[in-house]
Amino acid sequence: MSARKLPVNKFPKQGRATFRLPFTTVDVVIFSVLEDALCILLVRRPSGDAEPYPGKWALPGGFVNVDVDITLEACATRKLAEKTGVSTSYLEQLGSWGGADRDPRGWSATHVYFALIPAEHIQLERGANAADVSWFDVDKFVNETDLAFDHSSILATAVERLRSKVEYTSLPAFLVPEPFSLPQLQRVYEIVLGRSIDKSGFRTRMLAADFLVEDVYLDGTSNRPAMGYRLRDRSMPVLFPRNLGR
Amino acid sequence: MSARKLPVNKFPKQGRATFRLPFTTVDVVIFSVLEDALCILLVRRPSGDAEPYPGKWALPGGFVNVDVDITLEACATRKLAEKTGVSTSYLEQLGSWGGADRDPRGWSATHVYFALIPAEHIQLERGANAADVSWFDVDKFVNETDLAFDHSSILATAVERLRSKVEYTSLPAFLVPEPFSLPQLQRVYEIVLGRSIDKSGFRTRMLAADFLVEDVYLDGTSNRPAMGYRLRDRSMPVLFPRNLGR
DNA sequence: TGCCCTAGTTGCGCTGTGCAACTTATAATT
DNA sequence: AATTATAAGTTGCACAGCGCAACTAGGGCA
Repeated sequence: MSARKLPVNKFPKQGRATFRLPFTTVDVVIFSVLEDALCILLVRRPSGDAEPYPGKWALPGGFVNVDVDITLEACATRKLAEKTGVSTSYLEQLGSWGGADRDPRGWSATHVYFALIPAEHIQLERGANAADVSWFDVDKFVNETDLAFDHSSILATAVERLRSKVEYTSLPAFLVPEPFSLPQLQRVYEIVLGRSIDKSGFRTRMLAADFLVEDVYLDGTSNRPAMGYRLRDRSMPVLFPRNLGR
Repeated sequence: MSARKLPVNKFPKQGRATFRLPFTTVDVVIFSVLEDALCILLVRRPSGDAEPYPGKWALPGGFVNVDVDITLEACATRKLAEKTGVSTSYLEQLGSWGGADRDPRGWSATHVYFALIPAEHIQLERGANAADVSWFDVDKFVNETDLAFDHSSILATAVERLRSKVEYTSLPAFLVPEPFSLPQLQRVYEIVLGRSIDKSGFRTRMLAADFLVEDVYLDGTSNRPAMGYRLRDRSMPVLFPRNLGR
């Protein structure tokens, strides 16, 4: 949202029938796995006197456009596509943050979604200011980067939620391009969780959950060819009856 | 929110620096267990020509008041207290619903929380129109009652979320007044889930999770006195490593 | 005192997991 | 062509938690 189009939350007095409205925004926490690391996409805030947090890194997002966005989720999908070119991905609502102080321009509430996309599908925004969109390693760079608004806190919540759900869901399957082998999937689990997992237990667990369908053998990626799998249903993750152990 | 104070989402044209803002509301799904049934609190929409869904039952909630509410959660707490007199309870964000069509007055987004309160703490709103606030048995009446706005859908999501989390958390402990016995707690689990649970497994599970502290023996509630427990930490539920079994 | 009811315990089999050793299939090397 | 290295995938075993069912413990009530 550039400086040319600043919203105003003051109303004309109109009888006794008016009051001020908060700003409504949508932000997206976009996760992917790049080079064996869990990463998120950040964008740089525009510079300018009227801009809040100019030059700071922030979650991609912005004001809901009531003339374009039919729903909040459609708005999130639009913002995801604008930054990554990815149109289909796993998208889940993370929650909402709202209050008087989180945006210097006034009372605002943001609806936050988080997306999981396979690295291979990404076509980062090109052109004018491509340098202002970048991937950040969650473990290496995120803690030492303070983001605009309350986005540091939102991001922390998102990472916490992702890690917690990975313990008992098939979510990491949305981070790896199909078809994938079980060892590849296991590696993603390990990267997200930051710890190693037992191989045989992992295999039985995944196959018992019955959310994978066999595809083609994957040659050339390692020594012995591995069975390639696809998701039976890309619209929803599977819930396991137990957490991962150890 | 009565008809005397209707918000307007039209802005004065002011250079090229304005656009319309969505309405921002907060709704609360208030759960309790009354007479061995999982219930939620609903309020009746006011009647009047300018009112949407006049006379229909709806979730308690309304517009965020930027002059009063510091945060969304504070707003939810306020609305909970206004309807029930309960000031402390378990309160969790459920999610947000927003779009062009969910409110006939215009583009709106609601931030929904859900609260768990013990029946004994409740002092329903008295006075003027107490008949317009009422408890509904989730299983008996809710499916056949169609609520205002998209509240039926929101409520369904809330029930689903509660039931799903009860499988692996100590959430039902927030629905029963302290001190409580393990059989009492188990009964609440069974009421929420709608199925019976094995006694011995339940006990080991609860005690192993180490979130209960022994209080006083509860005499007179049944034949044999039962150990009474309190929560070690009322601020957070405990997560179990496994779901409840069949 | 004897019966009933509810609280709480005990024993046993099953299942899924952690751990570690093993087999199988290919690529790279000699 | 045989050998070695490496990753995929399997097997066996001990252990922990749960479902199931029978049991003991403690108090009310006739």
